[in-house]
Amino acid sequence: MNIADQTFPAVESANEDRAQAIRDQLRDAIVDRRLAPGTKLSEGEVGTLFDVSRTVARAALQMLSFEGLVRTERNRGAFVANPSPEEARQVFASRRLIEPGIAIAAAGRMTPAHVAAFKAQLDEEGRFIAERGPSARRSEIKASGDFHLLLASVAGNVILQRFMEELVARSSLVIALYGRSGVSSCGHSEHMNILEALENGNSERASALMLHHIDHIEADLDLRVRSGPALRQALEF
Amino acid sequence: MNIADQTFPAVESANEDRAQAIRDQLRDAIVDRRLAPGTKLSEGEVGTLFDVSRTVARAALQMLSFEGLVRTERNRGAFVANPSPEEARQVFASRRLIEPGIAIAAAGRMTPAHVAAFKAQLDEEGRFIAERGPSARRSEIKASGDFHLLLASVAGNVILQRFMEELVARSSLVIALYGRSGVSSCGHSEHMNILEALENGNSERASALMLHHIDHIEADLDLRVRSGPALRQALEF
DNA sequence: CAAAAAAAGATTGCATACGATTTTTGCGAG
DNA sequence: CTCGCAAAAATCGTATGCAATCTTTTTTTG
Repeated sequence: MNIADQTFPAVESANEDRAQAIRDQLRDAIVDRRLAPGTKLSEGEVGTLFDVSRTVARAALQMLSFEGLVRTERNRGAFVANPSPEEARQVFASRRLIEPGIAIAAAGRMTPAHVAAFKAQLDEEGRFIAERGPSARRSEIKASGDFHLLLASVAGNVILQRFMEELVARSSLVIALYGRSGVSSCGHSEHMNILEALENGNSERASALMLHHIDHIEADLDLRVRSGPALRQALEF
Repeated sequence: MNIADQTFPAVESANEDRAQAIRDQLRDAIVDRRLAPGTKLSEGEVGTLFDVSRTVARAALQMLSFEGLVRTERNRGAFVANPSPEEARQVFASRRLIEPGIAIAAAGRMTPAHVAAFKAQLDEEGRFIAERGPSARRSEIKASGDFHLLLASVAGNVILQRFMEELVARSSLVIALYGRSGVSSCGHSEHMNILEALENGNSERASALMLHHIDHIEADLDLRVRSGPALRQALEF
C-alpha cells in the first residue's frame, strides 16, 4: 500500500531508463526497510504508483528479482524477498570470500580524493548514529552499507562492484529479518579502523579487519529457524 | 495445453517461463561461439526465431544483459557483448578471488556421488578434445566451463553459484575474443589434478591448483589493445 | 561529382488489450 | 457456525499497436 509514503520527486533522468529509476527507488525502499520482507509488489500497484504502465513496472521487478531482492512466483506476483537462515549464511559466506580481496585491491588504489570521500562517508554515518528516530535509523542502515559500496568502487572492478551491490542489499534484508541489536555503532568504529589501514596502504591489515567486521555483523544475527515464516507473516500486516 | 509442447519436454520445462528457456538457448549459443561477439540480436528476430512475441524475446534479452553477455543500447538494440581487455582482466580477477574459496568449500563437501559426477564430466571433456571438427570444439569449450560450474554447485552456495555462472559465461566470450591457442588440452589435465586434490580432501592444494589454473587460462590470452576496432573496420570491405 | 538534406524504412520504448490463472467472495448445505 | 463450492474480482502472461528514435536510401544542391 504505502510503498512511498513520502512522494519521490521522480528523478527526471529523462533520457535514462525509467525502469531502472523505479528499480533504484524500490531497492532503496527495501534496503532501508520501508518495505518489509514479504510485502507484495503487484505490477499494477507499482505502475500506478510511479505513473508508468505495467510493462515498465514489470521490467523493474524483473531486475530486482535478478538481484535476489524480490521473489517472483508465476501467476502470483512479486514479493519482497524473505531470505531463509540458510540464504543468510550464504550471503555472508560470499562476503567473507569477496570483501577481503576487495579491501586489498582498494588499498592499492587509494588516492587523497578517495580518502576524503571515505571521511565524508564516515562523518555521515556517525551523524545518523547520533540522531534519534526511525528516519535516522533508516539512513544509518543505508550509510553503513554505502561504506562497503564505496570501498568496492575504489577497488575498481565493476563486476565485483555489482556483486557487492547485490550482497550489501541482501545483507540489509537479512539484518532486518534476523538482526538482534543495532550493531551499527560497533560497525562504525570498525569502518574507521578499516579506513585507517587503507590510508596507510596496509592492505593485509585492511583485509583482516574486513574479515572480522563481517564476522561481527553475522555474529549479531539470530539465525536459528523461527517457528515458520507463515506464522510471522500471519502476525504482520 | 498444446500437445506439441508436451511431446517435446526437451524444450526446457514446458510450463516454465518461456523467456528463461530462450535465455538459456541464447546463452548456450553465445558461450560456445555460435553467436559471435558483436552480433545484433533484434527483438523481432529473436521473437520470430523462437515463435514468441517481442515482449518475451525482450525479457530474455534483458536477462542476458544483466549477466553481461549482451549489451543493450537505448533505441538501438541488443548485441552480443564485446568485452574490452579491461573487462576481461576484471573477469579473471573476480575468478581468482572467488574460485579458490569455492574449491575449499567443495573439498569439504565431496561425496562419492560428486566424485562420480566429476569423473563423468572429465571423461566427456577428454572425449571432445580427442574429436575433430568445429562441433566438437564447441562442446569442448562448454564442457570445460561446466567443470567449474559443477564445482560451484558442489560448494553448495547458490549465490556464489550464480556469480560463477556469469563469470564462466563471460570468460567464454573473453576467450573467444582474445584466446591465442586451444588451451583446453592443458586445462583438462589441470582439471584432473584439481579433482584428485578434492577427492583426497586436500582443500589447500585444490585451492592453490585452482588459482594456478585460472592464471594459466588468463596467460593464454592476448589482452593488448588492438589497433582500434574503428581502424580494423575501416580496412575490411 | 560530392556533400548535405530529406524522406523512407526499420527497430525500439511503451501502453494497452485479452485470455489464463489465482484469489477472494458469496451462498447454501451439513 | 463451519465447510465446501461456484461465481466474481484481481492479477499475471503475452500479443499487438502506435509513437519516438535511429539507420539507410534517395534526392537536391553547390
